[in-house]
Amino acid sequence: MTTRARREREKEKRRQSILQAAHDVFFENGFHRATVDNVAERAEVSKGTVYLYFESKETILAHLLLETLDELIEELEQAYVTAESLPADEQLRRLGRAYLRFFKEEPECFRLLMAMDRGRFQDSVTPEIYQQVLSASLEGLGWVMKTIQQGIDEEMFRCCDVRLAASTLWAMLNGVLELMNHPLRRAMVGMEREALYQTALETVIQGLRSVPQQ
Amino acid sequence: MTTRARREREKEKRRQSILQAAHDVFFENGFHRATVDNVAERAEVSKGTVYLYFESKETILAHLLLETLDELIEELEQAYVTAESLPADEQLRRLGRAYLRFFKEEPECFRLLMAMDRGRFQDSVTPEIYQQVLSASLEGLGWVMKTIQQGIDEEMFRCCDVRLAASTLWAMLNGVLELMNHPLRRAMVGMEREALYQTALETVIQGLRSVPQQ
DNA sequence: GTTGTATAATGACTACAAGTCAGTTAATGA
DNA sequence: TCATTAACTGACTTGTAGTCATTATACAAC
Repeated sequence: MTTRARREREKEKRRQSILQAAHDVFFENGFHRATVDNVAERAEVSKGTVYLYFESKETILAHLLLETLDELIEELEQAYVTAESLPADEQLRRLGRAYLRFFKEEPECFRLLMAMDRGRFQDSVTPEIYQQVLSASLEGLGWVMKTIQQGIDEEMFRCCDVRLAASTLWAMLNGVLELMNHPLRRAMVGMEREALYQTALETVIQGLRSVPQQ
Repeated sequence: MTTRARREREKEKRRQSILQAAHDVFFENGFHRATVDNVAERAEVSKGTVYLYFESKETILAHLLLETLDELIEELEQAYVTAESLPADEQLRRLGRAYLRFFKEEPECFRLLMAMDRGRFQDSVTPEIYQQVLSASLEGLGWVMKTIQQGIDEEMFRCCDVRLAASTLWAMLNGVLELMNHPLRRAMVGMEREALYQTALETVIQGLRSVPQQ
């Protein structure tokens, strides 16, 4: 009986079409301005159907973010693989630039990712999905750790705790991206986006060379 | 006629008592869970009165944040002044630790400050207050710039653009604080708060020593 | 005191959006 | 053709930000 399988497929298709509609609607005017009714209308279903497939507005967003994160991880892997034979500092630059490139194309996505830990998000999403988004983020961190480890082996980097160093780098680049993403704050600081990011990346790389971590 | 003046004072007093009530209510269970009715009840006034003094829930928050930022700036100034005769790297450490100390006492405040640029905040607050909060943030940056400039004069730091370096440091520390503030993310990274921050600070300081900024 | 006026305060009300659920429609298989 | 199940619907409930016509209060003038 193949009916069952076809039904499954159709359900998945509808799910995807709701996700697609949500993507359009959320990213057109921002998540908080979009309503679930908008999403339903765009997907040409009723609101009830949307809630049949997703348990809350925030859950829809979480699934969108998960998909985007998967793409990001692929980009990072790509960057790592193509730079594997280069010295570690150059590898880190490539990874860092890939990270920047990605979020330059999806700035709204970065904002939402950063906002995920706040406010109503934690209340409206099951811990499982929340966890999933986080572990996806950490998969990306894996590539940074690999690179830094390589740098230590090459005796280019002096830090002794790879995970600590990678987390620091990651957190710091996020901080810069956040500043960059924020038009007013950036205007007050008065810096070009690229310059800020470039400096941050270079500073950390230099720092890794010379810090005998505590 | 001194009546006018007394009335002014009484108005200001009420305003302050609403702010105080809002502080308690917002920080007890988080901003988004608190309702304006809660604030009104705590301040022993009606909701209408709250809206007589503040134009939106977000505006109340903005004023609270402004007050907190003033305290932070004072702490930073304090740290700067007491460390003025030390070498620049040690000064930066002091500033960085003061920043950490402050937000360790007011973690919710940091979260809200970071969340300010997002979602409904920008829609619900007049550009003036928004601007005010941002310029307060930048006042703090001033002390970092002073310190870095001193480091350049002492030929300890090699960066050539003070503002760029200070902004980078600031953004990076924010990124780390954000990570630290986020229990799940921190758990996945698996690091102690202090270690992460310490490493970040040290890495950047070392980076400033050796980067001939592009 | 009494009264007129301005200022402050109120809380019932509106608007809006998330989320629910009893009821309808459609597909499938006997 | 009918029974059963699965998919879908949209009117409704709930919760909360923000409004505004009405009421209370303080005070100055007489």
